[in-house]
Amino acid sequence: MKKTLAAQLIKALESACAAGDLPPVDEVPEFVVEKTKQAEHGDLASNLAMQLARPCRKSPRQIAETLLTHLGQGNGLIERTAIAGPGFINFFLNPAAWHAVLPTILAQGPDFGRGEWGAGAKVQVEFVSANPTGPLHVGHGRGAALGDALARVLAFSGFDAQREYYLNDAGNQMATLGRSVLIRARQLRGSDEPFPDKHYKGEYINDLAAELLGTPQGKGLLEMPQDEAVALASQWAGQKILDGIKDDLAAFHVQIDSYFSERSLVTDGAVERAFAALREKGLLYEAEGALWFKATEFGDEKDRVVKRSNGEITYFASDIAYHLDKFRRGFGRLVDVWGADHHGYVPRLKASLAGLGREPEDLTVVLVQMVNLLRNGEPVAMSTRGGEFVTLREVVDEVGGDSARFIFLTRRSDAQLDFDLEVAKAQSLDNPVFYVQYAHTRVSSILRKAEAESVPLPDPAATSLDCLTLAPEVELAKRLAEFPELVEGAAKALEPHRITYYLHELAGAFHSYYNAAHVLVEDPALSAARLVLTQAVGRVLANGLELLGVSAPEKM
RNA sequence: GGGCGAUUAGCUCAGAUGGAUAGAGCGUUGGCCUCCGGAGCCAAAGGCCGCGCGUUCGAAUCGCGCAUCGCCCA
Repeated sequence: MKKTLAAQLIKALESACAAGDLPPVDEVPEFVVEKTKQAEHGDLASNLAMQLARPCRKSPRQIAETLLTHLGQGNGLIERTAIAGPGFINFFLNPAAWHAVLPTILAQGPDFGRGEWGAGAKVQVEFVSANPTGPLHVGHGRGAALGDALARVLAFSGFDAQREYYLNDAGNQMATLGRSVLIRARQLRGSDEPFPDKHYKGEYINDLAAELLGTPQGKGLLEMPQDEAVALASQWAGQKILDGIKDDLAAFHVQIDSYFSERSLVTDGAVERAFAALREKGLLYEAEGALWFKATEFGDEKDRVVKRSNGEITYFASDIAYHLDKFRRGFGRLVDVWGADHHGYVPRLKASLAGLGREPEDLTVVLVQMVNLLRNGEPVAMSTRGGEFVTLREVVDEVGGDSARFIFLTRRSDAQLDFDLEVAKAQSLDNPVFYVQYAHTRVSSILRKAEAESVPLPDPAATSLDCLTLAPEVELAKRLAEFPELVEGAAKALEPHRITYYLHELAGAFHSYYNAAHVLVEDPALSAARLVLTQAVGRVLANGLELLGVSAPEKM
């Protein structure tokens, strides 16, 4: 609709210039056709005349008048036009113009809103990527909900989207995990050695230690040399924890396509290849016994160490190799979902990719702010240091996956999020997910009622929709028509929360309509038309919820 | 001390590419069930969009400065 009108306006401009009514313009200026905020301003409005004011050196209102004399009738879509305010061109559309979308929605079904923007390009969304040193907590849950929704939205927009989890299975943290388990194991067997600082104190470490001691391989744990015992405990516990993480993600309905091992980067030489590529471009140098990358040449504030003087490679070095590998695997575009506390890390990674010839926009890092867990408005104590934290699993078990997901997606990702367990659990209007899902069940409920009363479901293409003249009916059709461009906008901006807000508004509009008018009425023609509208609302609610990974129940 | 992000109604937050009289939910106040699910709806009150300057036909939105808060780095 917007595109049609924009094209008509450009035609009108060309025609006006050709006729000499407006001075010729070199190029059409940027302008928009957008929905109005107020009904008096019509359905859609354009600022074209105002944008032309400067190049044409005429007043916007004058230009608008000229344009309108050259504007056609828009294939009967336009009921009337008006010039308003400083020079807006307002379009009042024939209500029927909006109804045309309803049969389309029902014909396309689950594909309504699907776009071609991605053109089949491979994009990878990497998210969660928590170290396998402990269970996922709520913060990871937010990252999981966001990453999964991003992948869904991108796939719906025409990308070949894949979900990946980067497994930090090398480095100090895994060794620390191994020591933590080992020491707990010794304590279980009577050792009174103190538990050291900066180790993992959670109760789950005790459980792992006890379990390991009971396995055949762990039997001799306490008799092994220290190094061997730490390695065994680290490897075994890491695997165990990862299995748990996978279970937790599955319970949260997050399906990761691939787990990528950091350790494999070293063992198969990817890190060395990355060093070679950087060295070839003259971007590495040695100083103070360490190996450095010239990050400052690409906008980072200082050069960065990639290999320490003791020969250990840094996380940064692994990350360079990792991202190179992603590109090597054919992903033209990368999305990384990171905790916001890592934001200082973004410039150096981008610098390394720039140094290797990639464009900055090939990688987008989406930062996720922390989650404040509340219960009845009171903060729930969470301290990772003390090893006491609320796990994702506990939250999902308590409030349900749908509720958790929806709430995680009710904020822009870079804003902190208050997550109140009692609100998330509430089956009331306090809880936005119930509000939206309830709208969907209402649709289903009406359809059940129709079936029970033997009212046939209409053929959308063969149903006259002209009788849908109530204001909320036109309003609903308008909102439904916006869905495809909303999805595209969410994909381009990598902002799934736009869908959350849209669904809340659509649900509200439907609830309002439901209270204002009955769908099933005496007049069969009106009933049929309203059933088409109702089904279309249900379809778009379901499609939108699907993009968030939230179910669209028929009964609640 | 540098860097990043924030600041919008009592509270929690939306406001892409600058547009007309600033938007939701919660909370508050007052209404609506003989009726397709009241888990809902309608209405009212509530705002110096942190402050100042600039850019322009026009700024919550863009730029600069300041204040406060959060995070990262030494």
